[in-house]
Amino acid sequence: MDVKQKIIDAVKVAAESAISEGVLKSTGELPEISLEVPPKKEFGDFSTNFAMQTAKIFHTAPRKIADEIKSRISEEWLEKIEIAGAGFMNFYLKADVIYSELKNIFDELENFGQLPNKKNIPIQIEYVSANPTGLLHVGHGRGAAAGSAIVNILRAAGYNVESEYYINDAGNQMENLAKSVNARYLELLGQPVEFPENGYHAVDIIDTTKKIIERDGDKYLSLPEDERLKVLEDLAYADKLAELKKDLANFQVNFDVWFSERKLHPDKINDAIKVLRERGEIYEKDGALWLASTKYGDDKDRVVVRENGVPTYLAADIAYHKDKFERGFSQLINLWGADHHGYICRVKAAMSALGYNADNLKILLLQMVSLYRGGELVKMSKRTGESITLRELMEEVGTDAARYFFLMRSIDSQLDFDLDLAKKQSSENPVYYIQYAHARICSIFRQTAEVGLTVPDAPKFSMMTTAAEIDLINKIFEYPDEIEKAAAEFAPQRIARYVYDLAAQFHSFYRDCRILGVDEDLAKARLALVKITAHTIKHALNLLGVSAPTSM
RNA sequence: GCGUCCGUGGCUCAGUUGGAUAGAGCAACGGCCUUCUAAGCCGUGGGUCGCGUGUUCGAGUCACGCCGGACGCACCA
Repeated sequence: MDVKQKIIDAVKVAAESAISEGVLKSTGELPEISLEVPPKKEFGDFSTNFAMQTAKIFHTAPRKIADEIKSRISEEWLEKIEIAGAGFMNFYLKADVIYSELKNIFDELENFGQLPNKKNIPIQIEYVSANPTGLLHVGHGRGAAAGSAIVNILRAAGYNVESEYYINDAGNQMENLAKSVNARYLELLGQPVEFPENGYHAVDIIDTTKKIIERDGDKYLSLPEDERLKVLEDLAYADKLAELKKDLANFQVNFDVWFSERKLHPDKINDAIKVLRERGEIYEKDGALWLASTKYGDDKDRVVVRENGVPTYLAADIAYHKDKFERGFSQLINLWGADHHGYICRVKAAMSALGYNADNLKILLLQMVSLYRGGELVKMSKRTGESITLRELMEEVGTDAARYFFLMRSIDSQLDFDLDLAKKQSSENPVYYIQYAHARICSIFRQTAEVGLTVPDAPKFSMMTTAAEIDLINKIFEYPDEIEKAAAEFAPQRIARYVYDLAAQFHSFYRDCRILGVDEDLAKARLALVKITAHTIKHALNLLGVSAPTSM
């Protein structure tokens, strides 16, 4: 809010003048003034702990400092300043400030929730990046929900963000995919077959194979084994990738760039290794090439090219991240499953070895998901005997509930996902609770339209004085700040909680403040507030990738 | 053994880069529909913030050490 900055400035000016008058003697640099919304209404609209933080610098008791600052602030939009507790300064705004702030939001409602562009800093975020050898499971689902929400939040906060999916389509797993499909192909066509040792057994491989047979029949039977493997690899890969994209799109997840690992082979990998070698970061031992990653804090050095000349996964990853930096991003973010945390150190070490600032590569870890049904841990799908897929989850609980449940917890916390709760269409289910608030508002607009009541250009906001109205208004004011913090902390759960609280505030308002049947000006002011509320709920839900239904 | 994350009412979790009397939801109990969706609202009870030491005017939050849980520790990806 504008007011927030005005208060900060006023405190700063007051402190400086107290210093120049010699009343306060500074023995160090003043800290940044932080202004927060106090935990209780009685503590005013905003408060700062500035006096407590500067007690040491001024060699003065906090309450005395607060007193001196307070006596030097006289803004006509301030109702009063109170000094409380150990030295908190609580600011109380005059009522009309709230209404003019609300008017500002109302006048540019379409932009409310979109913060001004931050200069520079192009950010790239890579997430999901599951191998194209099977279906996405619930763990990928959490990553997909978190990654896409973080992208949305960063954009709302004004950052320039590009999202990317890294397709691991160049390693052993592709060979295994080909061998697995080949085995199923022969099997389905009645040929004797031995299933490959490291093959993929999941039923989706059979589905993929059946699709190939439906379209092309047995025409690949006559090919020599190695040629058939090659053909089937391409066909299976295309199918798996298409399925992946389909599931993600259904889950409200879209990527700007799909980056194939094959693009790194062999030139970009060779180039990266060449650079490392020139920088003296690579040595040869036992016929393999090693990266001296211990120099940068890794536990041990890592092989980048095997004895047989084939680069390791790490080599590709080094080339990949080098490529990202070369594309001009100044901040890279990777969202990985927590089971990959042991990998962080070596990748960062490699970036340092290449001469990049490893701090510009931020790796977020996502903790594991456990599904519960009827209070029991669900490990495997009843239908397939394999781990539960994202597709099955979407079918069972719906996209909105699945996304919200994935996002309502911090990414650092292991998630217990209650399937029964996610399916419930009642107040116990937070998703429905929030969506219901939006649907209720839409219903109000349908009702008011019937009697010809519409939102005016200049609502008389100052007519709204009850606690329920003021609380709702103040909750709306918090939204931009909440986006800023969620972006800074990569914390979608902040938005999930905020929109829940906003819905709760609206439900209370709905109970206390009728629109039909009250004074017309008041009704119109309330209708305008309700419009702002609907916009904010919908905007926040959009950030989470959850829909805002107009009726339920 | 080493590393990462977690430990907050019966259950699932928030807790604003250290701040005021630790908050929600579920579960339990008691109220509220002749008026815009009761998928809602209002109220009551329930806590040694895993344990200990330290830093600080102030610690759920920071540091160190334990205890407990999850996940990792490849010339796999």
